[in-house]
Amino acid sequence: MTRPTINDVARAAGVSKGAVSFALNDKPGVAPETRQRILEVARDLGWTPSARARALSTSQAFAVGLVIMRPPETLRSDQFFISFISGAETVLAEEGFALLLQVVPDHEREHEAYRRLAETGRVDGVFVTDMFVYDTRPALLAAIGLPALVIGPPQGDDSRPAVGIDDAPGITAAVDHLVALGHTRIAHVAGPGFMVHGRSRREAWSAALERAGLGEGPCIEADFSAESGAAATRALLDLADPPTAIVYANDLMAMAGLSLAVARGLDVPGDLSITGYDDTEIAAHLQPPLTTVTSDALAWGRAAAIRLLELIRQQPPTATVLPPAHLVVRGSTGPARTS
Amino acid sequence: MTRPTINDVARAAGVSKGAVSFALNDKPGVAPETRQRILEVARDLGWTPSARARALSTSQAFAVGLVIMRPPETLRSDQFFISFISGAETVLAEEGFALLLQVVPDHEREHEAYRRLAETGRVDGVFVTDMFVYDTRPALLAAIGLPALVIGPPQGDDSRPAVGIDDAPGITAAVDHLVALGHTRIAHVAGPGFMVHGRSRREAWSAALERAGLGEGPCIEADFSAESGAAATRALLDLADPPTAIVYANDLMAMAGLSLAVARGLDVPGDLSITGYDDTEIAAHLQPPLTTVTSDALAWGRAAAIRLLELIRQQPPTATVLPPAHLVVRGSTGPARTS
DNA sequence: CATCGCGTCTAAACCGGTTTAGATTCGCTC
DNA sequence: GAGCGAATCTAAACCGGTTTAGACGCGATG
Repeated sequence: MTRPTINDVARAAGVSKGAVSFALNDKPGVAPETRQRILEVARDLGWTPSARARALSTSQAFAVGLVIMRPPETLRSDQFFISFISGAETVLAEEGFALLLQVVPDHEREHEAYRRLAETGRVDGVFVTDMFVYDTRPALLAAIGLPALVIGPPQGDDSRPAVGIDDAPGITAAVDHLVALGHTRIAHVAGPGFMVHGRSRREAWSAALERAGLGEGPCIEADFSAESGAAATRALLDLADPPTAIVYANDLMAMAGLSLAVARGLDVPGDLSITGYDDTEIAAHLQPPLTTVTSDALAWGRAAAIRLLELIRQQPPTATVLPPAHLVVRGSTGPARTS
Repeated sequence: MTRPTINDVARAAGVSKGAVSFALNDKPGVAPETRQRILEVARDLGWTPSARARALSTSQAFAVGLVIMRPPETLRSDQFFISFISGAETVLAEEGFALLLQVVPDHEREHEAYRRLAETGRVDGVFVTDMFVYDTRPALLAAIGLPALVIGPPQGDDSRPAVGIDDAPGITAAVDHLVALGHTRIAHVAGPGFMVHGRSRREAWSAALERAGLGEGPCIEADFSAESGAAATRALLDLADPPTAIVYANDLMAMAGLSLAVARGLDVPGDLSITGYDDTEIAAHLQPPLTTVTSDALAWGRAAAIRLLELIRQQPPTATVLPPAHLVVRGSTGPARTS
């Protein structure tokens, strides 16, 4: 009842262990017909090489790690992760790699998690996600010597391996769209300034306003949570000169903002236009449907997995083109009221 | 620069490999002071036993698997998974177990995934989630001989290991709440009938109506997606005698239904009361805030991990009490209009 | 004093693969 | 027909732990 080992196959095929290993891995040194016979015997016996043994002898884990921090909701949407993982999986599975997932409550545990993954040799490389502007993880991982791939747009100032879809074009498109609709007071509800995708979205919003000749608009920094999105919206609407449009850094905050606006008797988009970011499943089914920015998380996951494997194998990067994030215009944005 | 091995520790401490192993694992046969010295040396050298070597020699993987299928949206909410995993992780990490995640597109790949996890010896056990009413996975896993724990309420008819929070009380509470508010036409937008958590919620709804002496109400089977929730709601509202309250099998469908009702000019809860299931983060921030059912996914994950480890170690189950799912009453439910 | 039993520790086998060094066979060349 | 190189295959080392069998020292016991 116990699974067959390479020894069983070797014995049954009348060859040595080594020969079986060679045959399996398409290595030279085995006659074609012998190889054929070995593979047949292996199939008949239902033999699959043990990942454990292979891991030990090759000093590789054939696995990569993904550690996601789950404290306050200051991170990417759950949907993003599931899609991203799904995409990464397609590549990893094909290459015989497994994905090891850890969810940790805070930064300290996150470091510890990375360290343990490396020390115990469970993974050959890791994804690093939800980057902070000053993030200590890349340095830690470099010190440990664990190949790491940053999930997110490459940062200008350093050359850490990164695969990401730039946030800017999506936000820029949203602002341009609102400008074209005649809005002049376009606010932003930002993610935390210490997070890369919080900051980059804010900068894109700011730059787009500048280009449109509108100067700086009101911006409130929130933390990507629904709660904070509602609070920020409340503050914006309470301004003496409230905005006619709000660009949110994610869908969750936008949805909370939309609900708050409606609760206050505002018409969306009549009185207030709203845009989100992420294109979560519910976005299209809200009332009004949410104008938002979508990016292909599946393709992103695939590209990231490919790059991480290259990193692990010390291969040169293959050029990958990820479809840029783009705006999906729905009902939550409309012409500015000509007051 | 290469990590120290047990041999390095043994040499540095002036003992044999075996002694180091004994000392590390608190096994008898090592004098207290020797043990002390060995552990000190190990700490000084920064040695952590290799999970790979340990896995091979003990014939254990020290890892468990979770395969989630991601075809149409007929499954649990993403938030549920992240919370569940987070809870499971706390237990697993403590016991030195890793979590291996696979996301597969269809049923066939799912079987294949389980089979490969087992064949390559990557995991010692797996979680089985999003159970179908007639599910082939438990049989497959039993045949493979891989310990498996079903995530969901134990099914009456068999005794497969399962850890779950019963859906019924939450749905029952929702119906009772609506009945108390004077509703008599209470509809249900169900999940797929072939899924356990689709069916059980429907049955709970049906039974609660029965108990209230209201007879069978209108029910439309959907697939947990926003799209299907909206369609089902449309069909219900188009009935000659439309319901005054709708119990949805999850939040996503409820949110889509809520939006659709609002779009048709209905007042919620004035004209229509709505309840969801899951208590997703946005639920509390909708307009009106969604009355829904919440269950502690974190505790569920912890309990499931504990039970799976017991299963793997062939230990008897410890009694676990999970907090039952309970209703969170918010603004989307109100008194029935006395027409 | 021989013997027993116990506590401590070592040497070596083992897990199941990969990989290297070397043996054997064969065809080919000179 | 000796010598050579290439192709094929085997034996054994190796990865880094765990675990078993047994060696050794020592106090207690008969």
